[in-house]
Amino acid sequence: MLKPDSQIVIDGARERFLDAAAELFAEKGYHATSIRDIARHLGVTPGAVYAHFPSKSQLLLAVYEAGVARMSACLEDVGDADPDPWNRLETACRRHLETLLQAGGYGRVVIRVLPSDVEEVADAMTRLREDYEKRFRQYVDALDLAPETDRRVFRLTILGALNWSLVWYRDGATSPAVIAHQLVEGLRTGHSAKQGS
Amino acid sequence: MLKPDSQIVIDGARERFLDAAAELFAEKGYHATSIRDIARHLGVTPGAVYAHFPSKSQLLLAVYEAGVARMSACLEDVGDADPDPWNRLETACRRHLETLLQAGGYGRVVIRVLPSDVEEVADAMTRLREDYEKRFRQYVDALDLAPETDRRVFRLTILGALNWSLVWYRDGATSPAVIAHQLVEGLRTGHSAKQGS
Amino acid sequence: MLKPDSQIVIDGARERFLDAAAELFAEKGYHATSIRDIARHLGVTPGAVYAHFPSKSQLLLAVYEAGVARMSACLEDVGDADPDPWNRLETACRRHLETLLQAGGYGRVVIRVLPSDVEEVADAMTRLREDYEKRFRQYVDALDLAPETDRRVFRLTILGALNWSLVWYRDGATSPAVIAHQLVEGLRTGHSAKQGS
Amino acid sequence: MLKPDSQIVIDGARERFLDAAAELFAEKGYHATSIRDIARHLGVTPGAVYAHFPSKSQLLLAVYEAGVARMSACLEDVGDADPDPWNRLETACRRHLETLLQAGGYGRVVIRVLPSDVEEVADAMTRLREDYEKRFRQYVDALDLAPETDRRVFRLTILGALNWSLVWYRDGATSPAVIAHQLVEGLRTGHSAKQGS
DNA sequence: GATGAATGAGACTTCATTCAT
DNA sequence: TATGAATGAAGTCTCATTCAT
Repeated sequence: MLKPDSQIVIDGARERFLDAAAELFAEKGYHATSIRDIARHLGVTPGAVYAHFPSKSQLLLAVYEAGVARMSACLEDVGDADPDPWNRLETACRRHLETLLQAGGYGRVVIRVLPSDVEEVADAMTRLREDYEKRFRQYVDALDLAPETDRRVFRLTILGALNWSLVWYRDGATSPAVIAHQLVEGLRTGHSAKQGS
Repeated sequence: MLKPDSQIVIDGARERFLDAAAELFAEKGYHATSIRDIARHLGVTPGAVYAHFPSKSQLLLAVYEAGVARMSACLEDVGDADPDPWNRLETACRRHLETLLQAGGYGRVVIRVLPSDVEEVADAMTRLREDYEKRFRQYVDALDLAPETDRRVFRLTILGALNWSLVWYRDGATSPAVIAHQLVEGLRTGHSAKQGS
Repeated sequence: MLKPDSQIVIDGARERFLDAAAELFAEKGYHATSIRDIARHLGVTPGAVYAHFPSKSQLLLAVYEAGVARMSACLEDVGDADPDPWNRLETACRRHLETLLQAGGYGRVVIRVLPSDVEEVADAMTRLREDYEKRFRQYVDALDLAPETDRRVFRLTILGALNWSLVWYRDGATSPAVIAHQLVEGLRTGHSAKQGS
Repeated sequence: MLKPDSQIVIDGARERFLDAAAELFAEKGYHATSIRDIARHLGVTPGAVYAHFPSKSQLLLAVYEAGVARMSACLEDVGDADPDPWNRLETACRRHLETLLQAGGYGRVVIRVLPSDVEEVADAMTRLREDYEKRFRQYVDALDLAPETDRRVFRLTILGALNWSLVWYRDGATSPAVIAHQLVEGLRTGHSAKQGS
């Protein structure tokens, strides 16, 4: 009872390292970010990192885990909101985008850093990634799609369309909500100009 | 008649370096690929690279240029084939995918390596990227879209859907033609199961 | 009382690097001295140098600063000793020579390494050099010279005569005191054999 | 009899390499000048140098020899001009300065590059240097100096005063003639303001 | 926890030099 | 004579990591 929320607060210092690493890995990628960069960002010595993480790759993995956790959490109560599966997909897409592009870098790391970038933890990363995709998948599976649609390709193209925003998205222009709406609405009914209009 | 194709082969050595660099940059990314890796791949010394390229970043730029050239070339005669703009877009998407995923890595480098990865040549890379996107854009602009569709977002989500294949595409499963067809056809008429079917 | 001279020793490691660099830069020049040479001299790895200095040129600059400081310090109380300005110049010249040729290399570096040798820190080096020359200059300015004497040329030829000793001076033959005396006495009254002798 | 002046003209190409090397060695020093620099200066390939010189150090030696030859030649007919030995010394000093500072770098190389800079040809360089100093020495030996003057130190301080001009001399300010005159006249009769003036 | 100093490996790059052409 | 391509050694510097303090 003394430290009831120790699992949440845990360790302020560790969090600070995670935050800094998330930001830099997201910004520059794994290989272009050095332990020194991260330490400098916090005004500490590179050695300080090793008081909390045994290696650079494990630090990445920790960031990655936190990132996937946030992505997963953002899909938590999507299902309850609306009975229409297309609407639920749209909400999922919007949340995915919002979390992905959110300040802090946790989301971006999950998309930007590929498992193959870091052999030592590649398997763990792949597993985490798949966990998330499975969660996302249910929103696609719930759709009543035309029978000729390959659901796997459908899902991957949606995720691609969303994730690629990492490359071009800049704050202020088009909001995640608008993007998600146009994407999903388009996929549902098509974009071609309606006849007679 | 002695050297009938000397104009094509020209400078075989430089090409070999480009090919090796393209493959490795595509596979592992810019920062995770060392000059040593590239040299070893060709059975030469790291110094040999510098007989052809003044620096690693310039080598990347050369690969990038060749990559963009290939991507651009693949769109060359798309317009002539079909009067229907949606069909032309589908062809463009298929060609984009095919070239992107083609063996050799030139296409993959263009998508995988971001301008911000390599400050020294970031501007040149961005310009090349934009050149290509401009070329792709005409196929979107030619469409008769519903008025509420944001053409920029529309274009970027398509490119994202295509480019993201880099992450998940594996030979043998679904062909670029199928992917392109499903994507474009879906965007045209929607994926939702037709009423009454 | 525990660490009475901690203010003097401060950072013994840095000093050791400076000493080694001073000796080698003085002996072989800047470009012919490698970081490896310096490290080997101390029995450490080249990388260890970079724990104390951010680059070879900054290491040189630090040595140069220490060298100029020593040269400047050696002129500190020249003025008090003797009211005769020629005598003061002689003392200054002797001290200049002594410090220049002193074991350790700090003085020699200041003369041997030219600002133009190291573009990155050339300006700082030039400024330091001029600081010292200004200090030396007062001993020339105090002289009652024949009006036709160009004081600038006078000063520079003296410094040249002194500095060039770097090239030919070997311990044991002629002492700095003797050299300084002959130089200054000659410049005062001339070397030609006195008539009637 | 076929090539009567082959020893003079010899080989236009060789000369061009010497000229370029002289200029660059004089400007940047031996170690900071690469074979590439020299080749680039002439618009040729590094390999081309090796058609004329077996190594960088031999190229330096050739430049050095040419430099010493010019320095020696400039003293050739000094003795004939004037019966007064102080005047002859002044002429020698002026010629020394003029040749040293002359465009082209041959003179400057002789002073700037030290034998110890290039072990492989250090002995040859030292011998050449001594040859020249011997030649210069006669103008000092011919003087009627005060008996207490150490002639060696006297000579070396003069040479130092002259050679150091390499560091500070800039065209247009004070001419070699003026410098030589002030230096030698000062050494003869002294610089102190004459009594009664 | 964190630092300061160091390591050993490896990064990119340049160098003098060679040699077939 | 000169080139183009390459080598092997060495250059400066950065990296992840360790460890006594």
